[in-house]
Amino acid sequence: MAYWLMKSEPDAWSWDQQVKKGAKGEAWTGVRNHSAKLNLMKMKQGDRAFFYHSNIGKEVVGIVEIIREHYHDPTAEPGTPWVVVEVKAVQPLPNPVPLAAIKAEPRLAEMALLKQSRLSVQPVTAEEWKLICKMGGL
DNA sequence: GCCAACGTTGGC
DNA sequence: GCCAACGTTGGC
Repeated sequence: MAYWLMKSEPDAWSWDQQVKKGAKGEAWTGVRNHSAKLNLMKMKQGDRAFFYHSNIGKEVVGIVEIIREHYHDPTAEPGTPWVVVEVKAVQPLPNPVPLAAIKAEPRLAEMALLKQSRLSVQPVTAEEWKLICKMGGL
């Protein structure tokens, strides 16, 4: 199983909204960057991803699971290369992990979140995953 | 194919 | 509100 991190501005799509969708989940729409798209296309059913609130909060708030692999983004024009996956909320982090805490942890210095701050869908290593879960109280 | 101009993201 | 990083566009 692979691990990922997906960013959303809570004004546009928040963790609470994701939780309300329950087991049905929701399509992750709106990715318009090729690097992020390639990551979406690598995702397999059953992979897990951190749900990160950008701009407001700036923290990892929960864990989602990929429940449907990539298909064409219905919010994009036909013929464009943009894709979505569907994700469902698995569980919140008891203590959301803020960006400042990630920056303060030397073992997380190589995260794409810090190195490529604008990439909205990014891979996370198993080590980074475990550490952030622990920091979040899981 | 290069590069300046411009737009967007996202932290501060 | 500002600005750095970075992706995209368009002229040459």
